[in-house]
Amino acid sequence: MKVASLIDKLHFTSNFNFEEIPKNDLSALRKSIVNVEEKKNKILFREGAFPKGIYLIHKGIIKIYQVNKDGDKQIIYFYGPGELLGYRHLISEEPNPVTAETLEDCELSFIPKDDFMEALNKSPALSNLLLKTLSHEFTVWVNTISIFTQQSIKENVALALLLLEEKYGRTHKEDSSIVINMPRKDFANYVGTTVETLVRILRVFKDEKIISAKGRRILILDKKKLAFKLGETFFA
Amino acid sequence: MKVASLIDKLHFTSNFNFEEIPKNDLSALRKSIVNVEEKKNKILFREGAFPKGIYLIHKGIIKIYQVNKDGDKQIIYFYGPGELLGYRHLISEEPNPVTAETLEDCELSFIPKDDFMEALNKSPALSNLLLKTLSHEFTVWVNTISIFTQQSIKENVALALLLLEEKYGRTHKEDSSIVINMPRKDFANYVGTTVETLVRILRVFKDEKIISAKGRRILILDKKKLAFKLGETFFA
DNA sequence: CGTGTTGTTGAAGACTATCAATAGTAGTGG
DNA sequence: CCACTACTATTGATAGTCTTCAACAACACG
Repeated sequence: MKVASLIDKLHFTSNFNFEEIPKNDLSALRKSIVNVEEKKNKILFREGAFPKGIYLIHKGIIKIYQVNKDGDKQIIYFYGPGELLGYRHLISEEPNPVTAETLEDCELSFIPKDDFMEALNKSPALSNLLLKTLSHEFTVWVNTISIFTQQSIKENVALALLLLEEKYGRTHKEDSSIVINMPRKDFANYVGTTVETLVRILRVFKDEKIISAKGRRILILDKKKLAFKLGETFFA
Repeated sequence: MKVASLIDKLHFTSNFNFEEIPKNDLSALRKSIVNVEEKKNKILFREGAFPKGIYLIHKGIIKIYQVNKDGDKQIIYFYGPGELLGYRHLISEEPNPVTAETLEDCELSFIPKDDFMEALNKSPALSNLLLKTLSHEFTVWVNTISIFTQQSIKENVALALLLLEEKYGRTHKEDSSIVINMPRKDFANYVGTTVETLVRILRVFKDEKIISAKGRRILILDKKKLAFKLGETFFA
């Protein structure tokens, strides 16, 4: 399997396309859309609260996490530009199972709950599109768990670097060199390890000239070598 | 958190209710339903194939897994009575990301793809119900991952025992004592460890009179003690 | 009743977490 | 813009957990 298709298996985005929806169905929605800018480290919604609407991300990265009994965060997913956030729990009428927080300054569109639900009820096309999207996202999740639980932490770090590079690439198109910029702790939580172990693995990658890092910023120098860390069978 | 509500957070079932659907919408479906009995270790569908229909489970346990590069199985989920299987990939028009195989003799209902999709297109109520169900299942998944990745393997084994007891309890209602009956390898794959490590942990539980085991069969003797293994904070 | 498969146990070693100390960074206010 | 300071990243040493390899015991099935 090629790395590109592996990464594709682990991204939500690829399936959502508003253009499949009749324009009439969308016209009401368009009126309700509010454009929002949010600063870094802003919490959009909290675990346990009922959702107030959905977000479409134009720019920036948002982390989704749960807090466990020890107060540690378990980061579930990073959302990037083009991704739709928060519609699931709105539909299932359950409280949010996660907290959403910006990792950097973001540009978003917000659609209030009632407007969205009304559009959903009126539009079978929208309903079907969401069904498809949701089903696809589910598959993505199954793949993610399956892969991350079977690999060693070193492999998980390599995979996470590749995934994040792709995501940051979409946010910072202007930069010639894509830089992953997040606290080590968030990164460690995401791959399911401690900060120290993560740092040691990054140290190895640095020594092998695969990445360079200054402070929290990580630059990928050799994507090919990194992909090799995932095991040769990915290149059949 | 109580253990019962923890288990509830990790089960798909609780949300699906055909009675929300108008009878007219269902009448066509009813005609298409085929009752099926399947023997132990029968593969219902394979990873990579396109789905042919959906299954509703009446009796028995079905395991869902992916096979990795080394040929090992990663078990994703166990389906039990009352659960609906295979509708996601049918909707998303993607090949199955997993293989489904019976763990014991099963009684199932099968609905062919075309009949189901037709009913879905004609019935906004069915579409909405599936949306809700899917959203709920997604939440279940997020919880599952979050919990299993944060805990030690010993805690995961304890949690898996509780989950499986509940699931086997629904299949074998006639038995006064619920017995979990599956290969050690499947159990180990499910909690993400090796057979040997699993056996050692079970050994400890046996010595503590929490479970008894003969061959592959595991009987839970002291659910309360087992729940304590999950950490005291679950009993606030 | 035999035989291949599955479950169990032991010992060694690899990997990861934890604790503690230091170096470096990013955000703050002047 | 600079200096200060709290926070974050890094490294080392150590302890604990989990995996691997190997051998044996128990079971299930024909």
